[in-house]
Formats: sequence, structure tokens, C-alpha cells
Amino acid sequence: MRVITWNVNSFNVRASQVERLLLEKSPDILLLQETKKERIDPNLFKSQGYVIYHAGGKGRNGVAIITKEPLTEVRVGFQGFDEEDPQARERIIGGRWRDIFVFSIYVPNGSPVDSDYFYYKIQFIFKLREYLERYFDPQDKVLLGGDFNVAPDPIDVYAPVLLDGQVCFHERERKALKYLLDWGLYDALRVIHPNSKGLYTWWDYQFSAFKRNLGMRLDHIFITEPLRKIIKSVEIDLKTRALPKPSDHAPLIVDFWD
DNA sequence: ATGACTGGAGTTTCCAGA
Repeated sequence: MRVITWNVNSFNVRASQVERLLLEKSPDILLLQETKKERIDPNLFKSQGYVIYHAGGKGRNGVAIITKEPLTEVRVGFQGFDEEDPQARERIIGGRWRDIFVFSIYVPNGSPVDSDYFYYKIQFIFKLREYLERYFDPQDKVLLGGDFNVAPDPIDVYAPVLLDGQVCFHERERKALKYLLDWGLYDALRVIHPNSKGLYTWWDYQFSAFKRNLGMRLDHIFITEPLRKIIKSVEIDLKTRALPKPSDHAPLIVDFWD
């Protein structure tokens, strides 16, 4: 089984790159973030053998799950848990794929540090844990993929001293993310590459950041123990980030033994 | 030189992204 997560930074602009990814990598599940669309035709990639589940809004946010096999129990936002959250319906979509519950998640950016929006980001991550606590057990097969907008550790950013305290690498964000993982989640990339440096999924469009590998690891696939045991390989798809008109994020690919 | 990039909304400039 192959799962890919990718922040596309506009589905409209990246639609042909999404199609290319489906054809070249043939994922069973593709999780997208920042579609920046209100609606996507569920059958857009029908001829490639895929169906699209999407939850979005006008111009911002937007998450999707693209699968070969249909999902059941599709959930949008903090359904049944916090219906009031103003943005969650554009930031979380989940559903059951075989015996695995998969989510595509776009955590708020939270800039600037210490703003109301920063605390909304921290709260959003806390709420994710409470949501998992309510509906799942760490022994269930659960996969959370997406743009979490937090680099977990110093080896996940190009300049840990310079970036310390800045958005996406602030101590409070990292503690919140750790609290989420402490429920019973493993960071798929670190299961396979526990100490590798320079592995990033986001690079600024400016400063020739990609060419110089000045990046951060903000996109993650988090899994529970039963899935950790069957991880086969993890790869960051730099080739897609190097295409003309790229997203500022690269796809993260995780393969599991069948 | 304190800049630099991209996308969307909806106007010709602003906001958000990270």
C-alpha cells in the first residue's frame, strides 16, 4: 500500500502535476492540502481510476483524499466533536479505507507568533488529540497525513538557532505536536530515517531556497503502532518540487508492506 | 539596496502563506 501527502498550494494551478503524480507513483491514497477551491469534481480523475473526496472553501485552505477504492464513513472537520470551529471544515477530511482510518489535515499556519491566530493553531493541534482520544484507540489502524506546519526537531530545519521561536519552529508549537504524537502516533519518516539531516518538505519560493536546500520538514505522515510495524519505505519526492511552476511543498511518499 | 516568490480575490493592490 502506498500513501502520499502533498500540499499543492492551489489545485487549479497544480492539477496537471496531481495527475502526473497519480500516473507515475500510483498511490492507493493521495492526501492533498491547500486546494484553495470550494468544489472539485469527484470524478475528475475517473479515467485514471481515482475518486476525489474534497472539503474546501473559497480561495483558501481545502483538503482532499484521492483514492482508487472508495472510502466509507467520510468525516469533515471535527465532526460530532466541535462543529463550531470556523475553519476545521476546510482543514480536516477523513474516511475509512479498508481497515485503516485516514485523514488529510491542514494545520493553520499561525503567523505571526503570539497572535490570536497563533493560539488558534496550538488549540487546533490540541483538539486533534482530543478528537483521536474520543473516536479511536492507539491500537486501531489510524493514519494522519498532511501539512502540520510544525517542524518537530532541530534536525528538521535548515537553521535551528536562527529559526528558534519563529512560526513553524516555536517551542510551543513543537510541544503541542509532541502532545499529539504522545497519544500513540509515530512519525513515519523518522521510523525509517531516525537521524538523517537535510530532509525537508517545504522550501520558500524566495532566495533560491530549494536549490540551496534551505527548507523545513512541515509535512508528515503519522501512524499508530499497527501501521508502524508494516512500514516499508519513506521518500520525499524532490522531482515534483523541481518541476516548473511547483508548489512550495514536496510530496511525502510512504510505502507499507501489504 | 533590508529587496527577493506565489496564488486568490477582485480590482490595478492587498492579504496570506511559512
